[in-house]
Amino acid sequence: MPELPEVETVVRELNLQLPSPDQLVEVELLRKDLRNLFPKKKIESFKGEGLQTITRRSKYLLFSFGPRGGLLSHLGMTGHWRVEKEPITQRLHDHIRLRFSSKKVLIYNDPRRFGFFDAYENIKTHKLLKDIGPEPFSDDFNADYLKSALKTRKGPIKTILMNQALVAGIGNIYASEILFRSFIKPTRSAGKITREECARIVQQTREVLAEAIRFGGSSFDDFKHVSGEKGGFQDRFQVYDRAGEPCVSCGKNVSKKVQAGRSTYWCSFCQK
DNA sequence: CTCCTATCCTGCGAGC
DNA sequence: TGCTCGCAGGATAGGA
Repeated sequence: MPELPEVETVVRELNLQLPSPDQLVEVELLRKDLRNLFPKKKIESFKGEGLQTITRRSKYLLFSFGPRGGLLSHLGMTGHWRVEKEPITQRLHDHIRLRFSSKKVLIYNDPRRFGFFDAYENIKTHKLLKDIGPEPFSDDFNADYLKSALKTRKGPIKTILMNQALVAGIGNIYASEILFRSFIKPTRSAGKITREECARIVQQTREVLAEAIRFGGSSFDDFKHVSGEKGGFQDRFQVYDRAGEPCVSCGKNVSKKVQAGRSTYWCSFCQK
């Protein structure tokens, strides 16, 4: 469930809670059957180096340990980082602990274990990052870019908006919200979206994501802040998870259908 | 190349 | 009350 606004919320909180730089002293892996093998040896090689800063690319968290790189973390559906101070408590589904010289411990908890990790050296060339499209808030994401990227695509616009190679960070929830605010039907063929409509998608993508960040992300399923607090944007969904409820704009019922295995919500009257 | 489906996993709520 | 079942959706492998 964590999409760009939720990951961004986590990144900002982690940076507030961890001193920088903080020297890594121990890497503890509590279970090995995560979605992929946690790069324990590689991360241990950063011992003695300080955690500099935590940034985000798409839905990935990047823990930088300096010029040699760092740890890349994807939260999957239910991944959650928290910060504790020694002595720490163990909770069900705690999988990884990173101990620092400040006595702070960064703990990764993930009930469904959809999250995954890798060590990175260069974020521009890493295999998980190199093919990701522009960040929604960057100048590279604009109407001309979107129009040309969609030109040859025949699939439905909603599914294609979730393709990370097109634009970074949009998942199932925000795809529905963006298209509602853009007045575009999610089933429209991507190649038939006009340039003017592309401009609306770009604009609404930025507005929805920025608003969601301002509200601390959405806790629709089980997203939690580093502090354990919930986000606030789920109360501001205009269509997502609102099937059968009145459209905030026209009052008619919000529709729902499954596209590429994911639930899509939209207003069949407001969206053309 | 493009698009779709199945897969991984646990927790929760609906239905009986 | 207690059980089963289906669904929630990140990315990706593999097939049409």
